[in-house]
Amino acid sequence: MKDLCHTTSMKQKSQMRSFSIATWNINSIRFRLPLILQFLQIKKPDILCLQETKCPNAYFPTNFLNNAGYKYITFSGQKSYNGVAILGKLPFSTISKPDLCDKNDCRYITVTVNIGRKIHIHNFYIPAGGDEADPESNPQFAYKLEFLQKMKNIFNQNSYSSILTGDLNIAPLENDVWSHKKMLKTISHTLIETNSLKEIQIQGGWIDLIRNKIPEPKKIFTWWSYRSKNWKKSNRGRRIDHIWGSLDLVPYLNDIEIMQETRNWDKTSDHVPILANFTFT
DNA sequence: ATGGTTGTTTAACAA
Repeated sequence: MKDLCHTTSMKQKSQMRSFSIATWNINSIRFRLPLILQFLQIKKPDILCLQETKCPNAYFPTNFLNNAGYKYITFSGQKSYNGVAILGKLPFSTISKPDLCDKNDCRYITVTVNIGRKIHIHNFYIPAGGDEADPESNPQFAYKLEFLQKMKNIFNQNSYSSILTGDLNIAPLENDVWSHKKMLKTISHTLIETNSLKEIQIQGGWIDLIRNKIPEPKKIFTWWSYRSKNWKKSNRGRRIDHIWGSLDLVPYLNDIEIMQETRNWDKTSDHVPILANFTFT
């Protein structure tokens, strides 16, 4: 009897598969390489999606990251600006680097991983959009809206498990910003942006995994400006980094971590890492 | 109050 129980328990355990994915706008992968290595050592995610690598492909620090246990790496980088990358402990069966608006800026990269089920992962760095929330006078904002428009056309189907993550540069809900009323005219929280993002989410069948675990009215922030003297005291943050998943993934989501303590690290990013931890049975 | 800080690159830009 005891043996049988033991066998059953082992069998159940062997059928369980944990999977974790993290996202972090790192604001220069070369400048902050030690912080990335520290983060990987602490949290050991299976996949890390990075944004704002600010690194041409020829200079990407592949060897350091390989040595940290991330043998599978794909990146799309350019000089000075933008840049996205995906690091994996497990191999990618597909890789793509679509150029949504034909501008040759590196803001979107996808991979597929197979962990018994196939998961297609989209890593985005949506344009920030500049300062003035008027597409007529501000071409950066017009570009942001165009980028969002393109995202609507792509993700209206779900034939396999999918994750959409990254720095989306939009805080969609009232409790994703420190003051909803004061932020309504500030880029990242204007109605045209938040409505666009919600449309992309609904049309694509995406579930906001962070809010699935930590619903409103709890305030959640993933970014605090460098310009604040005391980011923690003033706490004027925004939730602009996201992890979305297809509906079939929701039952397997264990927890979400917002790794806020990294905001206090020396020479840190203005964004903090977010993790989603799954157990598949 | 239209400030404030940061990284890339080395003056100006994007965030």
